[in-house]
Amino acid sequence: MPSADLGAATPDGRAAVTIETVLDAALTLFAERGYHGTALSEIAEALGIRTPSLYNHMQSKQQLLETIVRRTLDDVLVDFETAVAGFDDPVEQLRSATRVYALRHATHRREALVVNRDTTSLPEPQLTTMRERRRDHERAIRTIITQGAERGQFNVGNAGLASFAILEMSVSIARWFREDGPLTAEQVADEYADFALRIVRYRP
Amino acid sequence: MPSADLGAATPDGRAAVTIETVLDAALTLFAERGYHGTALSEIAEALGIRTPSLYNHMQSKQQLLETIVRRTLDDVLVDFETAVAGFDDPVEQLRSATRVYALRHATHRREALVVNRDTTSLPEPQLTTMRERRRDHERAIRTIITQGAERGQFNVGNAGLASFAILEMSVSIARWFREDGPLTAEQVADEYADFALRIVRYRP
DNA sequence: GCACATGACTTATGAGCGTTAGCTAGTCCC
DNA sequence: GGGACTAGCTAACGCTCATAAGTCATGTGC
Repeated sequence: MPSADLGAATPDGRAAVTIETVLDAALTLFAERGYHGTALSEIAEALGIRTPSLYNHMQSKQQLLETIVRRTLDDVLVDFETAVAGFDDPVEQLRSATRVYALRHATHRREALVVNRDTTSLPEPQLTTMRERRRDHERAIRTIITQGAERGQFNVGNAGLASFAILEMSVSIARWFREDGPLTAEQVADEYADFALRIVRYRP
Repeated sequence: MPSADLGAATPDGRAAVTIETVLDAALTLFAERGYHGTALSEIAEALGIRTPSLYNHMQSKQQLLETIVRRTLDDVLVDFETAVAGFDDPVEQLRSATRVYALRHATHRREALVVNRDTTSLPEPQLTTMRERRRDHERAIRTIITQGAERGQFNVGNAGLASFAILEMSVSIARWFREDGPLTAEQVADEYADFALRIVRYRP
């Protein structure tokens, strides 16, 4: 239970409520029922407080969603950049980027589900920002594929199609992965990295 | 605009409202804003009537969602069975099944978005039914892959992982495909069928 | 040991939701 | 031409929502 470790306990023994524990509870419930399907009263109940007390820690329900989405997309981009930074070879870049992306979707399932389902519920200035961030990521993958194709390492008709397929098959790991399943997150990520290289027809 | 062709016009010139036009309007809005994010008043407005008049054609909002999901999943299974029926070879079965599935997600984007996003909003007896229907489909794909592997046509570590990847990358076509884009639905479907065969390491 | 900040509480408000009831004006069939 | 049916309407319901305002106990720093 991650929420138990996020803050100190109050003297009377109850877990301390902070913006982080609120975000964590919201994340769990948004992932389960969706943003519009989750009531603030349910978030409050999960924390053992009344609904209005939530406003001691947050500004609005919408802001919770925005924080969750923004943080997640930021983390994804950082992940991607560090994953790619160490390599010059498009083959290893694509393998590493896919591995890290797949791994993240196995280990951060809640975040992935919320971002994929409820980003469109954000109001308009932010919605465009978030969409651009995702598009940046897609384009970066596409560029790697194009470079690999130019060097003759990959053989792919349409780089955009391949990058979509690679990203989206990884995203959906969050839909079915279970920690107590037969495969570890690392094993799944390694397999998916292989899938990616096969999709772009990498011939060693 | 498909809704224009769904029914006859009334004598006063307005498009006739039927359960089919209601479903069509609901489908569009659910796909756009999600089930919980769509108000009945918005569906009514799209049809040019007041909210309570909807109840002349339907029983409840939830029933609209259930009908949409059930019809879509039924169609997918029929699609799959006819796609596979003509072939004995797992290679051609997987190619045909993926092609049809991908094609459907390019040509029935709204249905795909609603099913993938809002099936979980169904009440419990139906939710399980729908989930089982999806699992049946996944298992059928997995069986094809396993058979191909047994015949030495495919070389895949984990058939389940491959079937998930194939299905989910196809599903997400609904997220980005545009009718007026550079590729036709058929072209995308053919590419994705190739992706599927590469994922399972088919060597002709 | 008092002052203050914190963070819970209760209570309330206004908006919007899905839904029901009851009415009315057309249309179709006999 | 009159009764049944269809499909719209207004009004109002009961509920839940997000949010606001004010109160009160508690723990910490001076």
